[in-house]
Amino acid sequence: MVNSNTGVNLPALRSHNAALVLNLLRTAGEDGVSRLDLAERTGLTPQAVSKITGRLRAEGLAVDAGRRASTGGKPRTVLRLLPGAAHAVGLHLDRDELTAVLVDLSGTVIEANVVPLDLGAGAEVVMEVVTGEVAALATDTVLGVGVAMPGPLDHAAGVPHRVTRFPEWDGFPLRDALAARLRLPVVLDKDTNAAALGLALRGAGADSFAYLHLGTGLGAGLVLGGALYRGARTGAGEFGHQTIQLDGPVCGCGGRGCLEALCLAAVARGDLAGAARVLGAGAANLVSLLDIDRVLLGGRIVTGAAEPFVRGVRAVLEERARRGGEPVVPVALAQDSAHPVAEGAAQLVLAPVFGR
Amino acid sequence: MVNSNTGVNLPALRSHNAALVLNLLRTAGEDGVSRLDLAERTGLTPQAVSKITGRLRAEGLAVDAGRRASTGGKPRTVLRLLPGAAHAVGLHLDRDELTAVLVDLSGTVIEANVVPLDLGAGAEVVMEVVTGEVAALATDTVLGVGVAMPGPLDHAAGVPHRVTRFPEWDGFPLRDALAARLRLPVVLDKDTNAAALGLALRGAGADSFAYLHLGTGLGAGLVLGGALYRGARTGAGEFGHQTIQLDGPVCGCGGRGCLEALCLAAVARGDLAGAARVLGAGAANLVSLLDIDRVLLGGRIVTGAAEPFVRGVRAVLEERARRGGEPVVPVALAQDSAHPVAEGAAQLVLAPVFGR
DNA sequence: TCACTTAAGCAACGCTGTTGCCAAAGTGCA
DNA sequence: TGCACTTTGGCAACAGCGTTGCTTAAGTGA
Repeated sequence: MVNSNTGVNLPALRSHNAALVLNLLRTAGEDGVSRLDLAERTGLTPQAVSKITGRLRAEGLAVDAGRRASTGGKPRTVLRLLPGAAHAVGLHLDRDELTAVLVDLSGTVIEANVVPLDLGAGAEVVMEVVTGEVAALATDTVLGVGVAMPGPLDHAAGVPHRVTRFPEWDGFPLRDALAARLRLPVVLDKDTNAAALGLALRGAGADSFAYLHLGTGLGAGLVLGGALYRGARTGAGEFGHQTIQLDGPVCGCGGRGCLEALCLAAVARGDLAGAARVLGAGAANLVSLLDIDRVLLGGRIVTGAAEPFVRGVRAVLEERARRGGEPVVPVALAQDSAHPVAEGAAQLVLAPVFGR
Repeated sequence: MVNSNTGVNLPALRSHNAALVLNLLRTAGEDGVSRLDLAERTGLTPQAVSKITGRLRAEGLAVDAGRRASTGGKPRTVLRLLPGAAHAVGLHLDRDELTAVLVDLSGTVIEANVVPLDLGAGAEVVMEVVTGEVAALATDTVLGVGVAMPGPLDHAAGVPHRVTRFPEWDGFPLRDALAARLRLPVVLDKDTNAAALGLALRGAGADSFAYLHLGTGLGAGLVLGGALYRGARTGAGEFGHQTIQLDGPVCGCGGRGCLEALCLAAVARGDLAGAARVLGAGAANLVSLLDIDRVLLGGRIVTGAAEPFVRGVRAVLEERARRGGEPVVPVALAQDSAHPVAEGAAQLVLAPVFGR
């Protein structure tokens, strides 16, 4: 109940606690959690947990799943999330293809389809393709559709801004148009944010981390304090055009010495170690400024040559930690799922169910 | 009720809503707010607000304060915070002096004292001076003592780390030692964080902003989404050693091309415009990454030559906004109070009362 | 004067998590 | 095998939250 600007009444309290319990069930996965564990981890009384889990079982969201070994008394009954109780559709609108996935409550992919798509073909064509793909996936347990696309965009309003190379999307009310067409709730967000959310919910092993994505461009998704950080106008995570070399080479954005320009230039001339060093410097800036737990790397260029990138970025962060006498912030490759962005997009819909 | 990892019960709900109402009363200041305004802004029903304000009046935290003009019916009764109902002590432990202030609930300074202090004189001597100063200020309505000092430090544990030039503080359990001695709750935080919190509560005109402090060093306090952002290990805001010039001049920290080194070097050679340009580049990086609403500047060097700094930083941010076709993020001098850090330190104690 | 409007509290209510208690289901020793 | 003990977890009663329904207070305007 931290940092809310609105009053809270009993229904809100109830759903908050229910979401909390659901999230713990989700985290536990197949293993399940006992009621007393839930009580301890929520701070609620065992009796309150019994009531809450009773409701969740009645709604078909949770089930009993065996029992733990006894510790001298009645053994604990274990509860488990029923993943099939609800689903979400995740869409990744990329520049040249559309990925659509259906996931269940646990985040498991039930079905995935990839079709060609020209993001520049105009809203009407794109909406048509999207509608078809969603129709092919949607069941009556689908809670909504999450849509991820290249930024910048306005998450709160559900409106893309000037997508690089496809400026015609600027201002098109994509979320509302899709919601009306699909008759389902729709959530729109940046591809990097979706990927970061997916990582956070799959258990990135950190409460705060930065996901750095080096593909056609360089972007970041920030998870701070367990929640995706979007910023005041939901434009946070613009990482590629951080100045890291005052008066450096001119970048496509018009600035000079941008991280993205330097990084891609190094990649272009085959200097992966140099690219990693530049990326590492940017990562070190992030770590210092935001005091995050972890740095995760992803994107086409990184996955194509994971080892030099992970090692190069790690070296810069270790050097930084050594200087400051601070613990080293670990760097790792973002554990890949088959369609990280589309799955993260689906999590845009599921996250609120778990209070995230 | 966003982003809490603990369960919520009725007492917690009650204090949350009460804090929310208190915060609105605080924001309104002398003018006061009507019950119906409170209801609208909290989302609670008018009857709930009546009950809550009734309790606050019974506790002596709020009082009736006249009425608004009628709009065709019974005029609204206006409520006002009773600032003298509680107080807090704020301490600024600087390298060469100690500032101690007593503030009331509204943040108004009741009394302020500045005495010489050698931060390197050892914990025992410092504690002795602090105890004396707090005793001189404390009344029986004091809720606690907020302590601000140069970082880095661990806010959660209340333990300083390696304070530049005074490494002997590393690991000393300052918060607990002071709390035991003063028999009052104590909160410890970085000076830049305290200053930023003070600005946030005095109404910085923004929900998210960065306070950049250029004094003997360069630091930042981040307020994101209305709350002070401290990061995973409460070390966030390390702004001075952001790399902004790859392979640039060596900095005292051992790194190269740090913002602080470049900025201070420019100041040292009298090139304020150059310093402002460097600071602006760092600010632009912050704005892009975190999508904040506002940049506030402070610190001895900036206040000594406000105009060139504000203009220089603003120029860089305007240029950036122009390139991206985005709204310009305003830059301003942090509106100075007499003792910004000490007053902010006091707010470390008061902020929880208002749910911040 | 009187109809109307707006504000705000009293009383009853539904629902929350909590407390007190008890039954269920184990362990372990005699 | 029996019994004391431990641990789990639900039933029932309860205090207390915001909400709903309604009444009273306090204005405006014809």
